[in-house]
Amino acid sequence: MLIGELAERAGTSPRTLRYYEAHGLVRAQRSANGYRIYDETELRVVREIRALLDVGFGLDDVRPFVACLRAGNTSGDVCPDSVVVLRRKIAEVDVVLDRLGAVREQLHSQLTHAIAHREKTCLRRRK
Amino acid sequence: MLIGELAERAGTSPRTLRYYEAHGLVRAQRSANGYRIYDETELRVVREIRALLDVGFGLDDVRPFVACLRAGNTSGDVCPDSVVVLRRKIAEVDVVLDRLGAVREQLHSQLTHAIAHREKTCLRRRK
DNA sequence: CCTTGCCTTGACGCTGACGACAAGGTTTAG
DNA sequence: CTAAACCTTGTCGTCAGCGTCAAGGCAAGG
Repeated sequence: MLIGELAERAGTSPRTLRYYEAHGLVRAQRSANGYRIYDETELRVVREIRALLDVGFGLDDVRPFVACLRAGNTSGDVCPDSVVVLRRKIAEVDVVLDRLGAVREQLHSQLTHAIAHREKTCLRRRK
Repeated sequence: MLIGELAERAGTSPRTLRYYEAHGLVRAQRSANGYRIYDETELRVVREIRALLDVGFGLDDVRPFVACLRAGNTSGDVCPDSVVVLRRKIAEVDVVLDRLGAVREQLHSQLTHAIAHREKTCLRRRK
Protein backbone atom coordinates (compact mmCIF):
# COMPACT_ATOMS: atom_id res chain seq x y z
CA MET A 1 0.00 0.00 0.00
CA LEU A 2 1.41 3.37 -1.06
CA ILE A 3 0.98 6.63 0.77
CA GLY A 4 -1.94 7.81 -1.32
CA GLU A 5 -3.95 4.70 -0.66
CA LEU A 6 -3.21 4.74 3.05
CA ALA A 7 -4.20 8.38 3.21
CA GLU A 8 -7.46 7.59 1.45
CA ARG A 9 -8.27 4.62 3.63
CA ALA A 10 -7.40 6.49 6.80
CA GLY A 11 -9.35 9.54 5.75
CA THR A 12 -6.41 11.90 5.66
CA SER A 13 -3.69 13.23 3.35
CA PRO A 14 -0.22 12.07 2.29
CA ARG A 15 1.18 15.24 3.78
CA THR A 16 -0.24 14.30 7.13
CA LEU A 17 1.23 10.80 7.00
CA ARG A 18 4.68 12.16 6.24
CA TYR A 19 4.22 14.55 9.11
CA TYR A 20 3.39 11.70 11.49
CA GLU A 21 6.41 9.78 10.24
CA ALA A 22 8.67 12.79 10.77
CA HIS A 23 7.43 12.81 14.35
CA GLY A 24 8.09 9.12 14.83
CA LEU A 25 4.49 7.93 14.95
CA VAL A 26 4.08 6.09 11.67
CA ARG A 27 6.63 3.78 10.01
CA ALA A 28 7.09 2.74 6.42
CA GLN A 29 9.13 0.32 4.35
CA ARG A 30 10.66 1.70 1.21
CA SER A 31 10.34 0.23 -2.25
CA ALA A 32 13.21 0.22 -4.75
CA ASN A 33 12.23 3.58 -6.15
CA GLY A 34 12.02 5.16 -2.71
CA TYR A 35 8.25 5.04 -2.31
CA ARG A 36 6.84 4.49 1.17
CA ILE A 37 5.10 1.14 1.60
CA TYR A 38 2.64 0.51 4.40
CA ASP A 39 0.94 -2.58 5.78
CA GLU A 40 -2.40 -3.00 7.50
CA THR A 41 -0.88 -2.38 10.90
CA GLU A 42 0.02 1.13 9.91
CA LEU A 43 -3.54 1.71 8.82
CA ARG A 44 -4.71 0.83 12.30
CA VAL A 45 -2.01 3.04 13.80
CA VAL A 46 -3.08 5.99 11.71
CA ARG A 47 -6.71 5.46 12.61
CA GLU A 48 -5.82 5.37 16.29
CA ILE A 49 -3.89 8.61 15.92
CA ARG A 50 -6.74 10.30 14.11
CA ALA A 51 -9.30 9.19 16.64
CA LEU A 52 -7.23 10.53 19.51
CA LEU A 53 -6.42 13.82 17.83
CA ASP A 54 -10.12 14.30 17.14
CA VAL A 55 -10.74 13.99 20.83
CA GLY A 56 -8.27 16.71 21.70
CA PHE A 57 -5.03 14.82 22.20
CA GLY A 58 -1.70 16.19 21.02
CA LEU A 59 0.76 14.13 19.02
CA ASP A 60 2.89 13.59 22.09
CA ASP A 61 -0.08 12.23 23.99
CA VAL A 62 -0.73 9.77 21.21
CA ARG A 63 2.68 8.12 21.34
CA PRO A 64 1.98 5.63 24.12
CA PHE A 65 -1.10 4.41 22.30
CA VAL A 66 0.84 3.80 19.11
CA ALA A 67 3.55 1.98 21.02
CA CYS A 68 0.85 -0.11 22.66
CA LEU A 69 -0.57 -1.12 19.31
CA ARG A 70 2.90 -1.92 18.00
CA ALA A 71 3.50 -4.11 21.02
CA GLY A 72 0.84 -6.38 19.65
CA ASN A 73 -2.21 -5.29 21.55
CA THR A 74 -5.53 -5.21 19.79
CA SER A 75 -6.33 -1.77 21.15
CA GLY A 76 -3.96 1.03 21.98
CA ASP A 77 -5.31 1.94 25.37
CA VAL A 78 -4.57 -1.16 27.41
CA CYS A 79 -0.98 -0.33 28.29
CA PRO A 80 0.00 1.43 31.53
CA ASP A 81 1.42 4.47 29.75
CA SER A 82 -1.77 4.88 27.79
CA VAL A 83 -3.81 4.67 30.96
CA VAL A 84 -1.70 7.38 32.53
CA VAL A 85 -2.35 9.65 29.60
CA LEU A 86 -6.03 8.78 29.62
CA ARG A 87 -6.37 9.72 33.27
CA ARG A 88 -4.51 12.95 32.73
CA LYS A 89 -6.64 13.86 29.74
CA ILE A 90 -9.83 13.16 31.60
CA ALA A 91 -8.63 15.44 34.37
CA GLU A 92 -7.78 18.12 31.83
CA VAL A 93 -11.18 17.82 30.23
CA ASP A 94 -12.81 18.13 33.65
CA VAL A 95 -10.92 21.34 34.30
CA VAL A 96 -11.98 22.79 30.98
CA LEU A 97 -15.54 21.70 31.58
CA ASP A 98 -15.64 23.47 34.94
CA ARG A 99 -14.05 26.56 33.53
CA LEU A 100 -16.40 26.63 30.57
CA GLY A 101 -19.41 26.11 32.77
CA ALA A 102 -18.38 29.15 34.80
CA VAL A 103 -17.83 31.13 31.62
CA ARG A 104 -21.26 30.18 30.41
CA GLU A 105 -22.76 31.39 33.65
CA GLN A 106 -20.93 34.68 33.41
CA LEU A 107 -21.94 35.25 29.83
CA HIS A 108 -25.50 34.44 30.70
CA SER A 109 -25.65 36.94 33.53
CA GLN A 110 -23.94 39.52 31.35
CA LEU A 111 -26.58 38.95 28.72
CA THR A 112 -29.35 39.26 31.28
CA HIS A 113 -27.86 42.51 32.50
CA ALA A 114 -27.54 43.85 28.96
CA ILE A 115 -31.15 43.08 28.14
CA ALA A 116 -32.37 44.63 31.37
CA HIS A 117 -30.34 47.74 30.72
CA ARG A 118 -31.66 48.04 27.21
CA GLU A 119 -35.19 47.91 28.49
CA LYS A 120 -34.46 50.68 30.95
CA THR A 121 -32.81 53.03 28.50
CA CYS A 122 -34.61 52.27 25.27
CA LEU A 123 -38.17 51.38 26.11
CA ARG A 124 -39.41 52.85 22.84
CA ARG A 125 -37.45 50.33 20.81
CA ARG A 126 -38.96 47.27 22.38
CA LYS A 127 -41.00 45.31 19.90
CA MET B 1 -0.65 58.25 31.53
CA LEU B 2 2.10 56.63 29.47
CA ILE B 3 2.05 53.17 28.05
CA GLY B 4 4.04 51.58 30.85
CA GLU B 5 1.68 52.87 33.51
CA LEU B 6 -1.41 51.82 31.58
CA ALA B 7 0.07 48.38 31.08
CA GLU B 8 0.77 48.10 34.77
CA ARG B 9 -2.66 49.29 35.83
CA ALA B 10 -4.38 47.02 33.32
CA GLY B 11 -2.26 44.05 34.26
CA THR B 12 -0.64 43.59 30.89
CA SER B 13 2.36 44.68 28.83
CA PRO B 14 3.19 47.66 26.60
CA ARG B 15 3.63 45.24 23.72
CA THR B 16 0.09 44.05 24.18
CA LEU B 17 -1.29 47.60 24.21
CA ARG B 18 0.47 48.45 20.97
CA TYR B 19 -0.91 45.27 19.53
CA TYR B 20 -4.45 46.26 20.47
CA GLU B 21 -3.88 49.69 18.97
CA ALA B 22 -2.58 48.17 15.74
CA HIS B 23 -5.83 46.23 15.60
CA GLY B 24 -7.95 49.31 16.18
CA LEU B 25 -9.11 48.54 19.71
CA VAL B 26 -7.22 51.03 21.83
CA ARG B 27 -6.56 54.68 21.03
CA ALA B 28 -3.91 57.06 22.22
CA GLN B 29 -3.01 60.74 22.03
CA ARG B 30 0.59 61.53 21.27
CA SER B 31 2.82 63.86 23.24
CA ALA B 32 5.36 66.15 21.58
CA ASN B 33 8.06 63.52 21.70
CA GLY B 34 5.83 60.87 20.16
CA TYR B 35 4.92 59.03 23.35
CA ARG B 36 1.46 57.52 23.62
CA ILE B 37 -0.78 59.20 26.18
CA TYR B 38 -3.85 57.50 27.58
CA ASP B 39 -6.75 58.64 29.70
CA GLU B 40 -8.91 56.74 32.16
CA THR B 41 -11.33 55.70 29.46
CA GLU B 42 -8.63 53.68 27.74
CA LEU B 43 -7.90 51.93 31.00
CA ARG B 44 -11.51 50.82 31.14
CA VAL B 45 -11.36 49.75 27.50
CA VAL B 46 -8.27 47.67 28.08
CA ARG B 47 -9.81 46.02 31.11
CA GLU B 48 -12.91 45.18 29.12
CA ILE B 49 -10.76 43.63 26.40
CA ARG B 50 -8.78 41.59 28.89
CA ALA B 51 -11.85 40.34 30.64
CA LEU B 52 -13.41 39.18 27.40
CA LEU B 53 -10.24 37.55 26.09
CA ASP B 54 -9.94 35.68 29.37
CA VAL B 55 -13.37 34.28 28.76
CA GLY B 56 -12.45 32.97 25.34
CA PHE B 57 -13.35 35.81 23.02
CA GLY B 58 -11.20 36.75 20.04
CA LEU B 59 -10.14 40.30 19.34
CA ASP B 60 -12.77 40.62 16.63
CA ASP B 61 -15.49 39.59 19.05
CA VAL B 62 -14.36 42.26 21.44
CA ARG B 63 -14.78 45.16 19.03
CA PRO B 64 -18.49 45.80 19.61
CA PHE B 65 -17.93 45.97 23.34
CA VAL B 66 -15.20 48.56 22.97
CA ALA B 67 -17.36 50.60 20.60
CA CYS B 68 -20.15 50.39 23.14
CA LEU B 69 -17.94 51.75 25.89
CA ARG B 70 -16.72 54.51 23.61
CA ALA B 71 -20.32 55.43 22.83
CA GLY B 72 -20.58 56.51 26.44
CA ASN B 73 -22.12 53.47 28.05
CA THR B 74 -21.02 52.47 31.49
CA SER B 75 -20.64 48.86 30.50
CA GLY B 76 -19.66 47.43 27.15
CA ASP B 77 -22.34 44.80 26.86
CA VAL B 78 -25.50 46.89 26.66
CA CYS B 79 -25.37 47.61 22.93
CA PRO B 80 -27.20 45.47 20.35
CA ASP B 81 -24.00 44.39 18.61
CA SER B 82 -22.53 43.26 21.90
CA VAL B 83 -25.65 41.29 22.67
CA VAL B 84 -25.43 39.55 19.32
CA VAL B 85 -21.87 38.52 20.07
CA LEU B 86 -22.82 37.46 23.58
CA ARG B 87 -25.56 35.19 22.29
CA ARG B 88 -23.29 33.71 19.67
CA LYS B 89 -20.56 33.07 22.20
CA ILE B 90 -22.93 31.41 24.60
CA ALA B 91 -24.06 29.14 21.79
CA GLU B 92 -20.46 28.36 20.94
CA VAL B 93 -19.68 27.57 24.53
CA ASP B 94 -22.69 25.27 24.66
CA VAL B 95 -21.44 23.39 21.62
CA VAL B 96 -18.01 22.96 23.14
CA LEU B 97 -19.54 21.89 26.42
CA ASP B 98 -21.59 19.21 24.71
CA ARG B 99 -18.64 18.03 22.68
CA LEU B 100 -16.39 17.94 25.67
CA GLY B 101 -18.95 16.09 27.72
CA ALA B 102 -19.10 13.43 25.03
CA VAL B 103 -15.32 13.28 24.90
CA ARG B 104 -15.20 12.82 28.64
CA GLU B 105 -17.65 9.97 28.38
CA GLN B 106 -15.63 8.31 25.68
CA LEU B 107 -12.37 8.67 27.56
CA HIS B 108 -14.01 7.31 30.65
CA SER B 109 -15.29 4.22 28.90
CA GLN B 110 -11.93 3.76 27.22
CA LEU B 111 -10.29 3.90 30.60
CA THR B 112 -12.73 1.40 31.99
CA HIS B 113 -12.04 -0.91 29.10
CA ALA B 114 -8.29 -0.56 29.56
CA ILE B 115 -8.47 -1.36 33.24
CA ALA B 116 -10.69 -4.36 32.64
CA HIS B 117 -8.34 -5.62 29.97
CA ARG B 118 -5.37 -5.23 32.23
CA GLU B 119 -7.08 -7.27 34.91
CA LYS B 120 -7.75 -10.01 32.43
CA THR B 121 -4.24 -10.20 31.03
CA CYS B 122 -2.11 -9.21 33.99
CA LEU B 123 -3.83 -10.44 37.12
CA ARG B 124 -0.49 -10.95 38.82
CA ARG B 125 0.30 -7.25 38.71
CA ARG B 126 -2.78 -6.09 40.53
CA LYS B 127 -1.90 -4.53 43.85
C1' DC C 1 29.07 63.49 30.31
C1' DC C 2 27.14 59.36 31.32
C1' DT C 3 23.97 56.16 33.01
C1' DT C 4 19.33 54.72 33.85
C1' DG C 5 14.93 54.10 32.42
C1' DC C 6 11.43 55.35 30.03
C1' DC C 7 9.62 55.47 25.10
C1' DT C 8 9.55 54.56 19.65
C1' DT C 9 9.14 51.36 15.25
C1' DG C 10 10.26 47.07 13.01
C1' DA C 11 10.84 42.43 12.59
C1' DC C 12 11.37 37.67 13.86
C1' DG C 13 9.90 33.65 17.12
C1' DC C 14 6.50 30.64 19.18
C1' DT C 15 2.84 26.77 19.38
C1' DG C 16 0.36 22.57 16.41
C1' DA C 17 -1.01 20.18 12.83
C1' DC C 18 -0.88 20.40 8.92
C1' DG C 19 -1.96 22.91 3.53
C1' DA C 20 0.18 24.45 -0.51
C1' DC C 21 3.65 24.82 -3.64
C1' DA C 22 8.19 23.97 -5.97
C1' DA C 23 11.05 21.07 -8.62
C1' DG C 24 11.88 16.83 -9.71
C1' DG C 25 11.81 11.29 -10.47
C1' DT C 26 8.88 6.97 -11.91
C1' DT C 27 5.55 4.30 -14.09
C1' DT C 28 1.84 3.39 -17.06
C1' DA C 29 -1.33 4.19 -20.77
C1' DG C 30 -2.35 5.94 -25.24
C1' DC D 1 6.69 10.86 -27.43
C1' DT D 2 3.99 12.55 -24.13
C1' DA D 3 0.64 13.24 -20.86
C1' DA D 4 -1.38 11.61 -16.51
C1' DA D 5 -0.99 10.27 -12.10
C1' DC D 6 1.55 8.71 -8.86
C1' DC D 7 5.67 9.47 -5.69
C1' DT D 8 10.00 12.16 -3.41
C1' DT D 9 12.24 16.10 -0.34
C1' DG D 10 12.18 20.85 1.07
C1' DT D 11 10.35 25.16 2.31
C1' DC D 12 7.09 28.60 3.31
C1' DG D 13 2.26 29.88 4.93
C1' DT D 14 -1.59 29.56 8.29
C1' DC D 15 -4.09 31.09 12.84
C1' DA D 16 -3.72 34.30 17.58
C1' DG D 17 -1.87 36.84 20.74
C1' DC D 18 1.44 38.22 21.98
C1' DG D 19 7.19 37.64 23.74
C1' DT D 20 11.58 39.08 22.63
C1' DC D 21 15.16 41.19 20.70
C1' DA D 22 17.30 45.23 17.81
C1' DA D 23 18.49 49.88 17.28
C1' DG D 24 17.60 54.13 18.51
C1' DG D 25 15.44 58.72 20.67
C1' DC D 26 14.26 61.46 24.90
C1' DA D 27 14.45 63.02 29.88
C1' DA D 28 16.40 63.36 34.37
C1' DG D 29 19.81 62.66 38.04
C1' DG D 30 24.65 62.44 39.79
